[in-house]
Amino acid sequence: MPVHRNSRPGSRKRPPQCAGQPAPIVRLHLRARQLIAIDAGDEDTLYLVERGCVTLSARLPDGERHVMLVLYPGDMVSRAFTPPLPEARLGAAMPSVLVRTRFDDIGASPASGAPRLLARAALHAAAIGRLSGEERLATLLVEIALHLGHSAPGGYTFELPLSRSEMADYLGLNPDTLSRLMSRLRARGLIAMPTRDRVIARDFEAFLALSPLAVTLQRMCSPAATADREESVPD
Amino acid sequence: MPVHRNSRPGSRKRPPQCAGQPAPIVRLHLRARQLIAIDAGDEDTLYLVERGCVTLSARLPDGERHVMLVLYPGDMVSRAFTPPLPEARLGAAMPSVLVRTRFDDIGASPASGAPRLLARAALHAAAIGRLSGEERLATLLVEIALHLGHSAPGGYTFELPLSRSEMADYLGLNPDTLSRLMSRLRARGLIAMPTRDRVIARDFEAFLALSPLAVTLQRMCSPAATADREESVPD
DNA sequence: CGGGTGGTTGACGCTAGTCAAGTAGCGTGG
DNA sequence: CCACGCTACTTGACTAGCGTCAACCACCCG
Repeated sequence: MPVHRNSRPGSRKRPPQCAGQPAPIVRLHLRARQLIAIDAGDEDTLYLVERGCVTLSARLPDGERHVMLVLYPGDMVSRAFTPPLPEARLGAAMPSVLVRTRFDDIGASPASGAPRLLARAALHAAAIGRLSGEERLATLLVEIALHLGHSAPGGYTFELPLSRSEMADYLGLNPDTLSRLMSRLRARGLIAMPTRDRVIARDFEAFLALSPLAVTLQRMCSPAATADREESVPD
Repeated sequence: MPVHRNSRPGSRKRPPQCAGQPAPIVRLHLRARQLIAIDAGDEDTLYLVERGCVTLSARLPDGERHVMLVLYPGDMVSRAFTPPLPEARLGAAMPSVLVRTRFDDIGASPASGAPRLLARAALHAAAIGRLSGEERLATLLVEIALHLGHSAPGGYTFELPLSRSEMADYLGLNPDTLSRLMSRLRARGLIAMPTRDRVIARDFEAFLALSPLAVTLQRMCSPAATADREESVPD
């Protein structure tokens, strides 16, 4: 099943591309938790994250669903990037905007964007394999903070786009352990959580210091290269 | 980086382009354990594995070296594929032949080959995050067997190109644990090891059954035969 | 206001990490 | 050829961290 329900008809802008023709470029407005299957032999289709946050997951042979990558604005992904596991799909972690297109139509190589994701996946594998649970969690939080956070009066603030289970799953922990780890960070005063899915890091430096990979993540996030594909759609 | 030409000059496929000029295409013959640094901002240089087995590793902030990928013939890699970690390098796990070139010179996109490695890295992350130590080890052994092994009188046979530490490192285990796990497989009769770096799987089916990802690995190795045969996905 | 889902927390067991001692394989030099 | 010593590997005893199970809580939706 492609898309459950597309965006509310009257909501934000409808770009002209998808107005008149059966255009190869379609802009998808996803609500939180909405899913897109990318299962089939659809190797040519490319999804570009324009806004929001999207997970790429698949089912493992043990029946569990595994979150392979977390995608942020500027990332692009295709089925060819994922292992041949069943039920590969994109899931909007928060309200997101995707652009679906084909390689030919944007004059891009089928592999565009893959090196960046490969570097991220390799670093993620290193995190899972080499860091303690707490460090892994910190690494994910830092990654989310760098991509989606902003400075605010109380401290550096960001939303958690993933549920506890998804985070656990992405980090190779189980949800119980993950919950305990978050509680511990809270108890130590390193983060505050006004609601379950909002995090405030009062002391951002101390927060960054929790993850051995924070510096590396900063280098991966900041380069100007990040911005060049972003056709930021102002609201 | 010095190159030791220890292979016969008339190596089959190609005329010796690397003979006279400072050509953009250079064929590197590596002895086991030989290293190539790919540290610098050498984003344009591409390495293609022609024969053998090569690891891609980097140093983590904790000072440890981490094996991010194991590369087999047909894989290509560039510095742009790796996270910005220090001391990134290729290491020949066994006598290997690499082709070093630049993207322009082969008319390839800078990203060629990245999707394949991304799929492998994502699967590897899943293995590290979700499987038990024994299953992780089995997954690596299966991967090596599929890439480098062959049927022989005593059973399916392959060399271990990686040292115990490298294997442990790649799998997110420590060398002691890894050694114990290998001993256990040996004790159960699932593998035999005439020498330390040679493995024989008498019953290849039983051997494959050790890894929950064996089916997926088989599909990734033999792209032609992928089809969409959904193999047993136990629930 | 009640049921359901997702999150939190405690008690306990098991897997894998740590430390340390011992062994096998291999290159070097006599 | 053997003796030597180095390194990689193996194995045991102990520990710590994470997983499992279960009870409980908080929020959401009707």
